[in-house]
Amino acid sequence: MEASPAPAYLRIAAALRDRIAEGEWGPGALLPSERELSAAFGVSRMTARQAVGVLESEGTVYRRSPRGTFVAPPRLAMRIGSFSDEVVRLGHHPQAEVLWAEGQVATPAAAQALGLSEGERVHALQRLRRVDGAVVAIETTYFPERLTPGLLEQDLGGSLWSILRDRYGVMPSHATASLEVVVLDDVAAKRLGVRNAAAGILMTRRTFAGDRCFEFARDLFRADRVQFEVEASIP
Amino acid sequence: MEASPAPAYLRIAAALRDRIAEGEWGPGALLPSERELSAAFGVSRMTARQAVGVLESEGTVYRRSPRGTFVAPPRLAMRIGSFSDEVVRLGHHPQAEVLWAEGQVATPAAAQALGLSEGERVHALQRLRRVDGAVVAIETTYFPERLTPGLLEQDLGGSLWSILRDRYGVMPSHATASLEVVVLDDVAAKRLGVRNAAAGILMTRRTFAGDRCFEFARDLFRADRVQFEVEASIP
DNA sequence: CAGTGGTCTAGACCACTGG
DNA sequence: CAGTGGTCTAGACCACTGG
Repeated sequence: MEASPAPAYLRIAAALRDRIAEGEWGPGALLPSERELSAAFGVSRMTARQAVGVLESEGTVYRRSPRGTFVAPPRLAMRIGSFSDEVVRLGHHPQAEVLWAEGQVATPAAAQALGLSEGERVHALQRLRRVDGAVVAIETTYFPERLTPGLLEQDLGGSLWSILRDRYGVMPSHATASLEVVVLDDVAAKRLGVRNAAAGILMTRRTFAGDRCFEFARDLFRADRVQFEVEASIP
Repeated sequence: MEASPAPAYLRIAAALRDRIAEGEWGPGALLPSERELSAAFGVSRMTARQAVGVLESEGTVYRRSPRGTFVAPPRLAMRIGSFSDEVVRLGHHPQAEVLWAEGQVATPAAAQALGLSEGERVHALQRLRRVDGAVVAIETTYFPERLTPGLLEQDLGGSLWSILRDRYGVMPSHATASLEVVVLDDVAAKRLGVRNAAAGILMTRRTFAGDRCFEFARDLFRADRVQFEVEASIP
């Protein structure tokens, strides 16, 4: 693999990566434009663009058309649990913005996860989750209606688990989750503020109070902004 | 986001994705070449190539130069634990190929994870992990030498945990792990058989027998071949 | 209104595979 | 040796932002 010299776009990507690692450009710094890079490295703009694309796909930089390309901040090391609590633990400021909230008949996936019979209803809501003002995740959550009467009249702009605990006496005890890397469609990419077809982490999650599953959720994270700390017991 | 018509490369990607989803092309099927696609859709080859790149980055297809582009198989839903056991549970055939194995002074990261003093030694090994013959992960593992005398003389081509259990009486009880999406460098990409700068999932892992951490590992997975099933208890 | 990234063209040459 | 994906060129026009 070291036999032939690396392609130009990889050499340029490595050169830029080094300068970022060395702190020459800190988080939020503006990189030279693709046209400037193509002149500086003596390649066409398409090749300079390919180099920046490598750094973008690894989360080192992000593009903001038509403003430029910027150095990305470091990732959040989150555990499975309350988004709000985790973000606070990491010393940042969490926010939630409700996109929609409604009662609906449980979808087959939600019904199965929550142990509901066919035709039973759920409270469903979707929220944008921000950290220090920037969108990091899109969260879609389902609760059994009969466990959470009047939930949609509450203030849903904060921690849902706090409402669950304080108003309904539901004490979360554990959670199970599935994590996978997905490609973001154009709607999700736009909401998360990343380019089309960027990588996302899809967490499909169930939260339990004792034996009872009371929450089913799909959380779609920006893959370049988070990492997950998990544990497992060995059977 | 639906205001303007989608760019050509996204429309072409969607068309190809649909035909794969409908089963017209099954796992392992050969897609039309980029030159054929550019003719069929009336775009330049660079645009057809961009469309195929979207499908590649989401793991729907993989490229094998100079043979062509193929439909990818479905992902493995793995839990944190023994690679061998998990792959068998999913109905597939696991293999391990030792790349290197040696005794060494513990690196600071390994020493800290394993609770060793400065200068203490570990058995370190790196293995390629295959599923049904195809490389899925590169596993780098560290064990305290004083817990595992003679380990490197064992057959390391199978389950390490079996050796630990049978020969050293170490019974794994639980594990902690950190999961993050990384970009693969050229060496890792070549070993995993994917393109440079493709996405990988880096699992940094510690395994315990009771209170004692006996294994520290970094497992680098192909992001397009696996997803992880995890659990958490809520504090 | 200068400058950005986003998209796209119509070519080129390369190493490599497999019949 | 035909055909593939990998890389690269030297342009073009676009929507959009922010001074």
